[in-house]
Amino acid sequence: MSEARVRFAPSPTGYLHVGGARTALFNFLFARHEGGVFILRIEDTDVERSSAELETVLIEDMRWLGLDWDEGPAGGGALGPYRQSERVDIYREYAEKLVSAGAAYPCFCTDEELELKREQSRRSGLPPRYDGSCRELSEDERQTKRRDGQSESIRFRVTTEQDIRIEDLIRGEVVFPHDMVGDFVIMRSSGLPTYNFAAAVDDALMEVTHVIRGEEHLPNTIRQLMIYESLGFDLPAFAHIPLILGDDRSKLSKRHGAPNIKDFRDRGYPPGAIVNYLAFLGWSPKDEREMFTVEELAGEFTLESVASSPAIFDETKLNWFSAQHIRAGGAGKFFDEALPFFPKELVESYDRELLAEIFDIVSENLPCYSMIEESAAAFRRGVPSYDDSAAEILDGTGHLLEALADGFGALEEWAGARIKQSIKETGADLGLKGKALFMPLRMALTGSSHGPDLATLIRIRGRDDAIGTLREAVARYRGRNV
RNA sequence: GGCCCCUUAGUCUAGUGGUCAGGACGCAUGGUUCUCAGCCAUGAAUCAGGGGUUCGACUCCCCUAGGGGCUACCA
Repeated sequence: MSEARVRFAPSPTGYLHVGGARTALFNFLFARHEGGVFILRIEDTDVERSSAELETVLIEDMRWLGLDWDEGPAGGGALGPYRQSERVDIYREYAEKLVSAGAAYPCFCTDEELELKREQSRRSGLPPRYDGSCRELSEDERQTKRRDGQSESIRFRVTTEQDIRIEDLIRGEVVFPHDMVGDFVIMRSSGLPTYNFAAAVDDALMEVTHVIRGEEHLPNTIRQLMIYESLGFDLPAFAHIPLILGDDRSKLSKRHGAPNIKDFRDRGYPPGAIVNYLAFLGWSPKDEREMFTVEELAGEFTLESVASSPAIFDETKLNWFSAQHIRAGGAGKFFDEALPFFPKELVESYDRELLAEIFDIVSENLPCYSMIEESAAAFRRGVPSYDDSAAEILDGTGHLLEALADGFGALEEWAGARIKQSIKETGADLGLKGKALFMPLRMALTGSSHGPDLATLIRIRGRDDAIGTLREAVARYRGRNV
């Protein structure tokens, strides 16, 4: 029983965002590092906001990131089911156990009453705790209320009289005053458990040894501790990891359009890059390396080197990580997953080998595949459209472009070095070199003043396209003052 | 309002009493180049503030300030 068991327990109420993904990642890395078990548990007790579709996307996102779980829905494991909506009998059983032991009791207060009381205590500057109206109801009183059809929830009876200490692996000892919480609901009147109850029961039953979760759960831990204790469960270790904040320094939330994993997937980021970047939000290795595979991260990861202060999500840096990954892997590693992002025009006019070459060229600086269209624009065959600045450069260059085309036509071997040589020779004949020579050529071919190496570009576009495009460009400019 | 957490450049971080406070993104400059990118080199930029403790504080303690989280029959 020394095996580490951790879990990621999301609720399917929105797309998996970078904060949740990072929590999942840390759990995953910890499990892999320790040779333990990673559990995925779906917390779908909030029926209003949860949905099966979102759960499907969540699972896709997890798989896409490579965060495979050992136990979970659609994944096996002996301590399931792993979806809370399928465990309500279990929660009910334990809740009843607590009621018969006197550690919990039925409560008949309505939402309105509770809201009113909360408001009152807020106004008088007191912590809004439950006032205990239903705490000491006699069995007769309860039966009467039941007969009246009053809805009934179950409340945990808080009896703690000492301050509550949480030994947190990241923060050290955190102490909460004992009178901070009042009796809290564990089973809603709908028959479904609340988060704190379900989480504590499940973590215990699933034999979770380390609860690694976002810092926002730190204050909740005291309630869960009480549940553990009253049910006689062994305590897990807790590690509350710092939050990931948005630009505005507030907690990333689904509601405010937090950056989510599906979005990055759709935009064509390699999952390994996302994982690499996310790992560095709140964690750092012993040395100064930056580029890691998931396996390498798992090898290095420890909770001790997790920071305790929150981090701001920075897409610019993610882009850098991603561009690094793509450049390092090149077409050899990423071409297949990048192919669907190529514009149709390119896919139709080049064979696979040339497309891979194009990918290698644009992957020098490519944060995500959806930017291929823009980066590879110069490889579109045929005459591009020219704007005013192009016209300025092209004016009066007709004979140069003609000569260049002739030079390409005369080449025996269609190779980059030969093409470059040909351009220079043509230039020498006309007394042109450098920018005056290359820029009109680049403009005529691509309609842009910058782009990939010209000789390579021309080689890839092919002799027919190079010559044809140049001649057509000249023809188009013939009417002007050549 | 109450409770708790956090505080090194714009951002991510290293640092655990004595360091020129290190690295990375971004930014700027120069080099390479037809151009962009890349690469190389260089540079600007940081210990929130105030008290202690100490021979000596970024590092330990206290206070203040700022930020964040929680305070639900959401998670």
